[in-house]
Amino acid sequence: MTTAAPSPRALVHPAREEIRLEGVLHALADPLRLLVVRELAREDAELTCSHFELPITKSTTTHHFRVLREAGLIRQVYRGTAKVNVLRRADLDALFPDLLDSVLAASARQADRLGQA
Amino acid sequence: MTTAAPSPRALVHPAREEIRLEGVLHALADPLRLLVVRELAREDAELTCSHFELPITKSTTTHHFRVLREAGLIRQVYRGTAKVNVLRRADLDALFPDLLDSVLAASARQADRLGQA
DNA sequence: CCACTCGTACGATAAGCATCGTACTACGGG
DNA sequence: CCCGTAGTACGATGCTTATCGTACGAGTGG
Repeated sequence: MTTAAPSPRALVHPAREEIRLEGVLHALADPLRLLVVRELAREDAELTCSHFELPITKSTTTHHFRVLREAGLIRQVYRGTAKVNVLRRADLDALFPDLLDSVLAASARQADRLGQA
Repeated sequence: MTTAAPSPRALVHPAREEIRLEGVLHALADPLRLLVVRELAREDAELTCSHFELPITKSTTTHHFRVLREAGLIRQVYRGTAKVNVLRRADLDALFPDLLDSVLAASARQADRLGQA
């Protein structure tokens, strides 16, 4: 399974049952990655990597998105030259109910408290 | 503040407002530390470090408990030669409502699913 | 006072990870 | 066909972290 189909450019994603809590927490423990997840959750849309204006180079951006994908937090597909990202909300909610929401709420709360984005 | 009082053996704890979400998530992302937190939450009691039978040496145990303390997850005080640990549930719940509970639930769920402790 | 237990401190080591730069591939448009 | 844009691959680097061993300090009980 996992979309073995047409494009030569396939991306490896863990199946729902393969997603591990430690991996998810580790992925979310990085400020930049948490920011990306927050944005994806807020927009609830497909966003390209380049949409995010992160204070890091392209290589590092690739790295962080890979961590998120391999942890099972996001799903990535190629669309032309771009790569679009979506939150795997259904999978995460099924595995760990309320976890994502409470992390997002905590993050928003803290950003608010510290007066930042 | 923060118990500056009698014992020469004082332990540094972050104040409630100093607790950072990234630090909390990072602390919880380690399997052993998550196990400790789970146990503390389950017993809801003061447990000594040596109560936990972790598959690591004493030095490493000290290290992990320090990470938990400095992240603001637990409070530690000396009681005789032993050191007792308690979850900082009130502080965490005040800062990040539902976060701890959903992580604990997620952990229990995953342990259940994988057929482990 | 001595021995024992609990935990710390410190140094070493090895692994992991965030970061970068440069060179490269894939796709789409003039 | 050539160029620009989006992202990857790979290697290097330096920081953080998990781990250990050994030596030590602080209490408790004989």
